[in-house]
Amino acid sequence: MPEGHTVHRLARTFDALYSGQVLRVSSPQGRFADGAGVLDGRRLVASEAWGKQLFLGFVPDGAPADVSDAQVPGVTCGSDTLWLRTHLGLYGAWTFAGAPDAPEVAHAIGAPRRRIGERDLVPSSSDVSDPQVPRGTSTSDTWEVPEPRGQVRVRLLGAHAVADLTGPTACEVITADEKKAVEARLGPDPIRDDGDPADFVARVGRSRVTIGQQLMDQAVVAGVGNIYRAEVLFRAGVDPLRPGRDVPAATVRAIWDDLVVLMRDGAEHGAIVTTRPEDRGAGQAGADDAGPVPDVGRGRTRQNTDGSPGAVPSDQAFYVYHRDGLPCRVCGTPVLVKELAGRNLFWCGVCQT
DNA sequence: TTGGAATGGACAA
DNA sequence: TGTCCCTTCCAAT
Repeated sequence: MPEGHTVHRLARTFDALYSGQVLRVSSPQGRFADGAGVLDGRRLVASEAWGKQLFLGFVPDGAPADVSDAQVPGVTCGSDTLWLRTHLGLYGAWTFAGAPDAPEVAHAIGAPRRRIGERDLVPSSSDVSDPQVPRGTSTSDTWEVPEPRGQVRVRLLGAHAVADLTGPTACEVITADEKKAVEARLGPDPIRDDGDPADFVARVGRSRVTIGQQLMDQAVVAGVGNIYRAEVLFRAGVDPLRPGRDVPAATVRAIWDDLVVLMRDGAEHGAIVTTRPEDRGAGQAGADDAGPVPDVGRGRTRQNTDGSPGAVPSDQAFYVYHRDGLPCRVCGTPVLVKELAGRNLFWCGVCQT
């Protein structure tokens, strides 16, 4: 998936697209027909991420849309607030399309696959700045809403945009209390302002489970996935197989601080980049002797980038993730890979001790 | 046409 | 620990 930075980006996208609007909610695929029926015609008043969980808050149309209260984390919304909780899992993705006047947003956010519908953001009229359509007045009557493509579990249709969810691991309507219960099971989120490093440090320090596994445990820290796990441990110089309790607290705290920087940057730019400029491209350790970097046939990692010029190429974005067999960017030794708890773990046996 | 892979996680034993 | 689920894309048949 889509690690936590992606979900925060989604929350911002939904806020920009739909906040305060009454939405049409449907389930083209049919598997979420009941939930869609419950939410259809309600007003979106909150869009919040915690780790990899996305929560969209809906109130009945006509109820006071107390957006400010609803968006404060931890504040209990009115009893008539219902939340759409979604989790993308390994394959899930949101795909967006919008009217010419829609706020500029991402096209598709989610699983590492081709961005279906990317071009759909361009209005079918191909006239982006049609002066006949005053900004802010467009409705679904004035633009062409694309047909759902693939197995669309839920579709959210607003005044000037549509969002389709495919392949989620979770998609359900819950109450405010149930939302709290979900959040209670999650560890602190480095992207959230309320993320508490002390929780993370304490939890890691009292377990002999390896630090590599603990970083993937959403109850220890929310939002970290396989890429951030591998990369942050490399940057800290910590062996993923070390028991958490054997990693000095100061080092664990430094890992948290690094996650805050890396993940917030990821949420901002839509791509995970962990390499420092001096460690990218030619001139890195091992490059001279190794000649051209061998193509091992992997690493086709795609990111949900914002496509901005000057973006770091995906093959230079990581130190160790999906780089097994390639020379470490710092010391030149081949990067290692091993399956740990069902997931591939990548690390440098020399730089990480 | 098939099957492996992908940045996850819930659940049972 | 193993099994299953969610869906799509692309390399290999």
